[in-house]
Amino acid sequence: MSEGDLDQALALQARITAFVRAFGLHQPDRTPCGTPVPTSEAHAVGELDRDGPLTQSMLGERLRLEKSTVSRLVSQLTGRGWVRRADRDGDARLVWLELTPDGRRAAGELAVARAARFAALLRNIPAEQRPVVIDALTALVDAAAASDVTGAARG
Amino acid sequence: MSEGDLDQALALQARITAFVRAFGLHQPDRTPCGTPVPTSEAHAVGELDRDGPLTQSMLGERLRLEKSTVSRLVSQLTGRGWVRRADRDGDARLVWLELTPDGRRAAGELAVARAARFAALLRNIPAEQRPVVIDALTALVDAAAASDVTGAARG
DNA sequence: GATCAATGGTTGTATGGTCGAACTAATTGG
DNA sequence: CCAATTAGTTCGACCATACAACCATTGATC
Repeated sequence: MSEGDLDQALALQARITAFVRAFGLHQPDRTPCGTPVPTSEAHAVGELDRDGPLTQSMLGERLRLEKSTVSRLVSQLTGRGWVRRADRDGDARLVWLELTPDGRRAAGELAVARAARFAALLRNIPAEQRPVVIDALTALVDAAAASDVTGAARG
Repeated sequence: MSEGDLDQALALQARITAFVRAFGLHQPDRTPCGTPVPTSEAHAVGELDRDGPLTQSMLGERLRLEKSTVSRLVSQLTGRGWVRRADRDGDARLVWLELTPDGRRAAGELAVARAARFAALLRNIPAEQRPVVIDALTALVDAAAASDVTGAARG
């Protein structure tokens, strides 16, 4: 690896660190979008809203969370009345999760808040640079997934 | 805001969400770089290593953390023997923080691990795209800072 | 100079988050 | 029919954060 590569790695690190802080990704009890909903719950509801009924392990895979964590998360969501644990014909071990009407409403509101937050973010990026930023993030995500040692092995 | 803008906001949201998950930013007790050091401690040590002695409030400002959180964080670090609370001439309210020799060593090791992790990330991005990605992240960080409502007002 | 507001930190309390290990129940394969 | 696997639950340990109440110091005002 050359000097330039190291410089790039350091630059990348600084940017990502800065972004995490600036975007408020540290607050567990609020989404960065300002909604007073715990982040993890927002993520879970979002997945369920987008991709219909899921089992807990499917959800855990998407969120990259351990099954015990998912179990608790789901309990919180059912307690909130947003998610229902529905039994289905077939494998009786599986717990199928689906949003309740309340959950769908909440998911919608969260989506709106999120869109507003990201729209605000976009407004602060020069218009001509926006597609570039999005493409760059795509590359970054792919790279993260490809270079992920810990996450894939865990769980 | 046009339709295209909304699409872009959604795309941006999806990418960032995906990155947070893929990069393992959810683990509080490990850095995403694989070191068994709590993330917040790693951040604090990094700041102190880079920018010399800091007061607690200065550190909190950089990390975007509330003063009580910083106080506890610093206690952990002193307990670990990485940070020293040094008194200095001048304002007696201020607590100046500096790394111990052990702390400097730890900071170095963390920096190495971090660099390795980010280098791995970079390797999975086509070489010609790397500068673009870094520039894009810069724009993103600036935008996040500019569009930050919650963070600036908090604390 | 005495008083009182502002500033920097600490401690207490309440949430929220994550994992790994031990355990149960259901399924699948020999 | 029993063993290994798979899906989830519960428990324990740890980490992260904020807000409020409190203390000490400082600095400004009178």
